Amino acid sequence: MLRIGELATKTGLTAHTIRFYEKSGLINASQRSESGYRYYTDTDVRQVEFVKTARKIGFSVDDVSTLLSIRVDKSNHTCHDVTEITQRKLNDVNEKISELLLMQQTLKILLNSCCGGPESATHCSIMEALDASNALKPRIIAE
Amino acid sequence: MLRIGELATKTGLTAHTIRFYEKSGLINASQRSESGYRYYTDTDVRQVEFVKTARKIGFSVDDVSTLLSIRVDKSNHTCHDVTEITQRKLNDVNEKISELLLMQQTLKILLNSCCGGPESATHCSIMEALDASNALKPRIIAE
DNA sequence: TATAAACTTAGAGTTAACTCTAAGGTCAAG
DNA sequence: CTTGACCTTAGAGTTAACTCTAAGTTTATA
Repeated sequence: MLRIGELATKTGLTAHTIRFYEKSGLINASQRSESGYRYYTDTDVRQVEFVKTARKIGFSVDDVSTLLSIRVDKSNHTCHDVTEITQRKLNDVNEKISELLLMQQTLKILLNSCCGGPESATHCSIMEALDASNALKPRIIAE
Repeated sequence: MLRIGELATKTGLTAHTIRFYEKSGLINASQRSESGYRYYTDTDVRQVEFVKTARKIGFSVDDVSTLLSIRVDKSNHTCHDVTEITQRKLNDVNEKISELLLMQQTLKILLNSCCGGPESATHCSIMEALDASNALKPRIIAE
């Protein structure tokens, strides 16, 4: 049986975060001492690690909550239930990647267009591009 | 001279957002009527569009503030000043992309490992992977 | 027994960039 | 002169996921 600080050390979370997860309904200490101290079993540790793993993959706390409710009652859920959450998350991630790739491309174009030297910014092509307000136009880049 | 609502329509921002940008120090109406209405000139419009463009590229409001201070005093700034901000932003974006690609890869592996069908989740390989807590181990994927 | 480390709770603070609300003033049209 | 659209301000709310604080209690150690 671990106390919250020990669990924190073991999982690499903070005690604060563990309490926050508890408040969010993700985890619960199997036992409390008379004085109210939380005590965690091996099963609890595994659940916290599940949460940590899922969070690291990118699932929201809300997603993790759903995944946990499946986890405790697997036989009443299907693989489809699980892949649906996963697919939705993948779609989110794909969308964010697309946005970031667009930014990346634009930033690269801007950087390539500017000398970056100690010259006065009076004719800086980055500033000009931002002013032209067509800096976002899709372009074909010759690599 | 445009009133804030007209400027909003013209730029695709909301009047709220324009006021927020003003409070953030990004823009200012060139004139106010006696009763306090903001009136914007063409120069103002260009500045708002500069802000919008920069924000869309991914620069933070803070970055935009810096870029604007360069913009109004180009001769006292260098191309290096501008590329530095741009490069920093690009580094941020690159880092975020890396994180997201890692998530994407993991999510894809998870999805590939699971049938996604109406079968009970009792032996769902996604759930097992999350439980195994090695779902995050780097792997080589055969495409 | 004294002290320090670890624990408890409720609740506030953080971050970024808006977004919205309340309560009221202004202006053009009919 | 009334109605409705538009404007003003200050300030609160939103979102996500923590992160921290304050004030007090418990436990282990010397």
